[in-house]
Amino acid sequence: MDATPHILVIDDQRDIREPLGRYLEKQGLRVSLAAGAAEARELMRRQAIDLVILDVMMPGEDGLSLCRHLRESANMPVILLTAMAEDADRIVGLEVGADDYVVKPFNPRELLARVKAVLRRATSLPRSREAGADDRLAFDRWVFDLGRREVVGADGIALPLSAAEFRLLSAFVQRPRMVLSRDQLLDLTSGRDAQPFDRAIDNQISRLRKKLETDPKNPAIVKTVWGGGYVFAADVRPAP
Amino acid sequence: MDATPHILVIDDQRDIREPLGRYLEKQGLRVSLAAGAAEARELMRRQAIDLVILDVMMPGEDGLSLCRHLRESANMPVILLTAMAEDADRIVGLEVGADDYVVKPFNPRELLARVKAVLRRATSLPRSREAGADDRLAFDRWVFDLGRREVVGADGIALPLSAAEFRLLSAFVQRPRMVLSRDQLLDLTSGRDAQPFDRAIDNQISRLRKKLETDPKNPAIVKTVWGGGYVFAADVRPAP
DNA sequence: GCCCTTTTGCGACAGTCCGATACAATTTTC
DNA sequence: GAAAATTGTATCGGACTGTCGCAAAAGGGC
Repeated sequence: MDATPHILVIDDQRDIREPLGRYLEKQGLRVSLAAGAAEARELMRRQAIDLVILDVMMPGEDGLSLCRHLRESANMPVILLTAMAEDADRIVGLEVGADDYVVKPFNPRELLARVKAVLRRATSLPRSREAGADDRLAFDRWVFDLGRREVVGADGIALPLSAAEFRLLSAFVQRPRMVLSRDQLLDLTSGRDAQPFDRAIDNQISRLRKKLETDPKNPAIVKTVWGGGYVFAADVRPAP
Repeated sequence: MDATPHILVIDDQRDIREPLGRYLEKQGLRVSLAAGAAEARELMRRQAIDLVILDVMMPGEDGLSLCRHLRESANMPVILLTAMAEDADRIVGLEVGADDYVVKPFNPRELLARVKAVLRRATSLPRSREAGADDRLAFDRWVFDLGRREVVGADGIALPLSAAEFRLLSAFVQRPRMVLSRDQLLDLTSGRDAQPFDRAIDNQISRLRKKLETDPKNPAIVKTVWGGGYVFAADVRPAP
């Protein structure tokens, strides 16, 4: 972390948001507060945020969809606040890929510890800090647009990706030339653990290849490592 | 993670350390054991360790300071074993930089799940720039692309390599003109020890020759050293 | 050179892993 | 709430890899 980490607390309840903000500031963090998703987006457009603490139960735009957007478009670290532990497991694991969660009512010291833990893990990851997240990466004959969730071909025609395909391609594009096991890919895309004979990833790979590869029978972009997993074998370079 | 992950268990209590080691080995992991911090440091000097399981409550050098040292100096993944579930312990554990913790008495299956989760995340962090992974090396009439996992012939046509062939060729190309025994090759390619009459390498060599050599009966690239093993006999030079 | 032992080459085979299709379950959209 | 799209599961055929076995080659003693 170059300076003091900047935390954004998003909670519609003032009596949670503000004391929590004061506590985190007292612990040496920079803090911004937002009462809703819209306000949060506006804030993030103007400021570099390192981590978001987000109450999932908010009126208006669902906290979950905001979380998903943050994770997918900007790879922003997120800690969820939730009322029930069972929900939290499901949410963190299956749906949105938050980095951690804390159940309300929470112990501030524990929340702080989790913030630090997540920041430590997150700082080794490259991250597009701008809320616009209009990063574009080029590989093979494609341009991958993280903000618009699509790949654009050489002819300029956009190829729409489904949510799972987007998450899979995101995971790959950020880790070119690394062999990723099925377990890792499942964790990166769905946050869940593999079942004994889980072939879900194989299928997603197959579908992604059908869309991206010139010759899906002889893949040149996503290659299979027999007994090991898959590799993104193409060069990845930033696109204007 | 070249092959099976190597776990180091550090606990002064033999009746925890040894059963746990056996359990993890039975689950397919390589395991080393240490009774204290000094022994652990010595072990790590000689072996490549992928993850440490550490009991925080040990006499002598404090487990926590060892943990901090591991995290800071080597960025080693660490799972703590702790006696008490109190918040304080968790916080200290997380602040000290452990990746996870398990409260004693623990369920071995849960510990295994956490080991796998931590390894998964540790090995799926995007690399900054791993040496060699992007290199292209030329030998004979071939160009070997480590990143794309293929060899390209003089005609520019890529020759697909299977996973085992790729690992074998990688081992050779990084050690040209060195005689490598079957044991060494097996360790380099599969990370396993040879069985009494293990001929797996012979076969892979044969298959690799069929793909690379002009005249597989008179190999010019991978030569046999009778009674010794094999040598990569071609010049290796960087390719643009 | 000849014979014997040791070592290596390689075709054949079986177990495991993977690709693709079909289909069922789930989620999203209208 | 039904239709459509997306996503997970089952299954079959093909590819990869280790083991086996036998023939060929290399080395050593004579």
